[in-house]
Amino acid sequence: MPTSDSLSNTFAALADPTRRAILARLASGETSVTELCRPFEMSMPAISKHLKVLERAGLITRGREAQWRPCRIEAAPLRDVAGWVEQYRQFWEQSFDRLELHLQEIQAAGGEAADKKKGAKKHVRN
Amino acid sequence: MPTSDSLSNTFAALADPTRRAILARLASGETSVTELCRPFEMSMPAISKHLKVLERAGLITRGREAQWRPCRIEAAPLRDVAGWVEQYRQFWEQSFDRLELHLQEIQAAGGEAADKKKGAKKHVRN
DNA sequence: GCATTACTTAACCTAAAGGTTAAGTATATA
DNA sequence: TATATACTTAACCTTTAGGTTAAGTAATGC
Repeated sequence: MPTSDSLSNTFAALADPTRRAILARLASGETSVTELCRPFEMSMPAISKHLKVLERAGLITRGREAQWRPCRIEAAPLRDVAGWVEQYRQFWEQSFDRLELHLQEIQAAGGEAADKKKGAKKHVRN
Repeated sequence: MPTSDSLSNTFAALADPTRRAILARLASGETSVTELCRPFEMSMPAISKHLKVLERAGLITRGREAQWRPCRIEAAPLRDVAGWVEQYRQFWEQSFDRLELHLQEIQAAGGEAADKKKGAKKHVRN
């Protein structure tokens, strides 16, 4: 199944370093396709495909100005990524003990989460 | 070229909704592969492959306890994603005019003191 | 009208992603 | 030792990703 949910599309679009470089370039301003091609050893059709992927993910929009097709970054999907990853912030900001405490609090709050692990805390991180 | 940079690996791993669901499950605590399989209509080998992708991206680690292979979330790559996306925060938090000003400041900063705002706004967003 | 510039689309190729079933491996237990 | 449980690996299949070259389209300018 292609799973066309937008977060998957966004992550897939961001998984290519060429496309991230294009976004970085667009962060400093709208520009043409030919200009976007310049840094890469890649044919223009290849870049055109990358742009189509970025566009489908909503990460850029394309206009028309004479024979140029100026590309502009669109940040909404990036905001969604930031929102998604934010829910994991605790995992890299808190110490392990704080984290484990937090998880215990969550599970306690849940009432009776399926705690099928018998030995409880065998795997202590060094 | 496979481009094995870690950010690309991380984004690619996160581009699949099954894998994001697995991470979400692991956020509430370490668990077994069989347990991770339960919510999905998918064979265990398929889940096993997903876990391998997550492991290669550094998003999980796997232990051994008797015949179980407990999986644990690892947040470092998520922190990297948060760091990467952070550089685009301005694009969704500021108004267009504020943004354009900011970009002009950046470009001016390459040389001397920030000073004026040029006209140059042909592409005004609706 | 015709050439030039700036693209996009089509056709093709190879490799990788994501699923399957079947077979293999590690550990616990009767 | 044999059997069950919990996986992983192998072999295979189909679809998609990412690149190529060649041809098509849109606007400008002589």
